[in-house]
Amino acid sequence: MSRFRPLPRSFYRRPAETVARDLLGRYLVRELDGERLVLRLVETEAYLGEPDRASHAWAGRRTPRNESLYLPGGYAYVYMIYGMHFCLNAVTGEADAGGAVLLRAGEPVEGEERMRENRSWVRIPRPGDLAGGPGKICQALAIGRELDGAPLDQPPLYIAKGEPVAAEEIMASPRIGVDYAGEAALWPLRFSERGHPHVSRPRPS
DNA sequence: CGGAAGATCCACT
DNA sequence: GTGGATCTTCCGA
Repeated sequence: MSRFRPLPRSFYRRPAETVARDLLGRYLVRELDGERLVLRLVETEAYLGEPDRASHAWAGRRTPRNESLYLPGGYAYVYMIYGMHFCLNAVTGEADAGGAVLLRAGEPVEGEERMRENRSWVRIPRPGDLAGGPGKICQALAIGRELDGAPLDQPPLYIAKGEPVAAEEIMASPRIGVDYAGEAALWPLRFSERGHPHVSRPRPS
């Protein structure tokens, strides 16, 4: 019996902000070639769907790229950004609502060697450089578009129970890289474990 | 069909 | 803190 037990899909059928906070401290598990790679999540961002200009589902936008964003909560939404990197989201709420949580940073718990191999072409001066960023998570865990739409309660990719982070230890700050989103760029929907060294840059103030 | 933008990362100063 | 890499995706004409 594994120490890592998947969260049920009902976990995700709540508002994105609620899920984003609740995902801190949980375990992101990736099974790869019979090996298990595990990150403890320390940073997330909520995207609210249609009313959120920073969301890919803003104004109900629907394209081949973001189709899985309209699945019910509990599935992965993986997309390519800047032509180079992938980002992993957990879809939240009801089907067709477009809510999601971007997984931004984690600390290695198991399989760190393999994660370093998966990012071996780059220098990793500080521990937090291994999976301290949404693109880095996908590199470390070898997550690509083939996992877009995959359920998050079973292998090869799932999020497992773990001690959630206490409310007092959660910092809320504006989301990163969404300056184009007008007023929504100021909404405090980025959540991180206070002072944790693996949180991505820029550090929340 | 072309232009422009983008939920980022990395090396360097 | 800054700038360049790099190319898919989307929207307007």
